Amino acid sequence: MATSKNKLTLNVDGRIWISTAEGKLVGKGRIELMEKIKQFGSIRQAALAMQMSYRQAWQLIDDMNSKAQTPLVISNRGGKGGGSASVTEKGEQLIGLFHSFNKKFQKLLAGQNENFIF
Amino acid sequence: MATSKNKLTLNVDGRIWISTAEGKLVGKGRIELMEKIKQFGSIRQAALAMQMSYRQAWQLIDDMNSKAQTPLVISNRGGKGGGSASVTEKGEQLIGLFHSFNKKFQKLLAGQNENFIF
DNA sequence: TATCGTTATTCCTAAATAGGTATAACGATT
DNA sequence: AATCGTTATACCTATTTAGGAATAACGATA
Repeated sequence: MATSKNKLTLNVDGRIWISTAEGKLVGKGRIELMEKIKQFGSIRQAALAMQMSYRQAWQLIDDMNSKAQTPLVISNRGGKGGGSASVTEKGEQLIGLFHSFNKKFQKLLAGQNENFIF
Repeated sequence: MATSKNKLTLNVDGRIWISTAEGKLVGKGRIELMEKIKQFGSIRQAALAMQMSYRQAWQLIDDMNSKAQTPLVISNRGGKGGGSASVTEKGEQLIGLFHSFNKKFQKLLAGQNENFIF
């Protein structure tokens, strides 16, 4: 067992995100938001499911869409159901890329924490 | 060459840190601060070198020392030079661990960005 | 044309954060 | 005992951030 005599247990943690030249494009939270939008077809319902205000969700999407050259989430207002939102093909690609990267990252973290002696 | 037609260049970025049960113990900034303290033997000079206020440097150190069970940085006031500070053996160990982890992490990031298609 | 639930946007306030300034405490050195 | 540069700490303010509330715009449907 790789523990030391010390009672203090430490562990390595971290975050990854995908950036454009203008800064952060998507991280864990925005990816989850896009997935909820895909699930519910609604920004409001997605926000609700994440215990996030519609306002914040909208701002995140607006920021993402303005940084990416192609919209990642598109939305319509009015009509059946009052409106709707969906994730574009580019958005889906980003989600996939993020998960791919994150999977490797989480594996690295897990490996580090197994051998953590302090 | 692994670029797409899209003009938008993305890249994966991230951060790692070491935590206790009480939260973040050290990240890139605090590690650098400890290294400067080791270099100068002074909190004030270390802060100055990082363009950080003494106040903030002191708070970071205080937080670190209170979360770790063993002090990572020790300091004395008065005496020759007005006072001094130094990094403890535990502090040195943490610096080493962080760099070891970070090295692998940076390698992972670099590898991801090489193959980044979007 | 009235209704409905959602998108889109503005405004305002409260809370959290950052950071400057000031000052006391300290002990070796002179 | 006076000096010195640093550590330690308190206080106060400005800036940033978070988030609620309110409201207009919208278009399919009835």
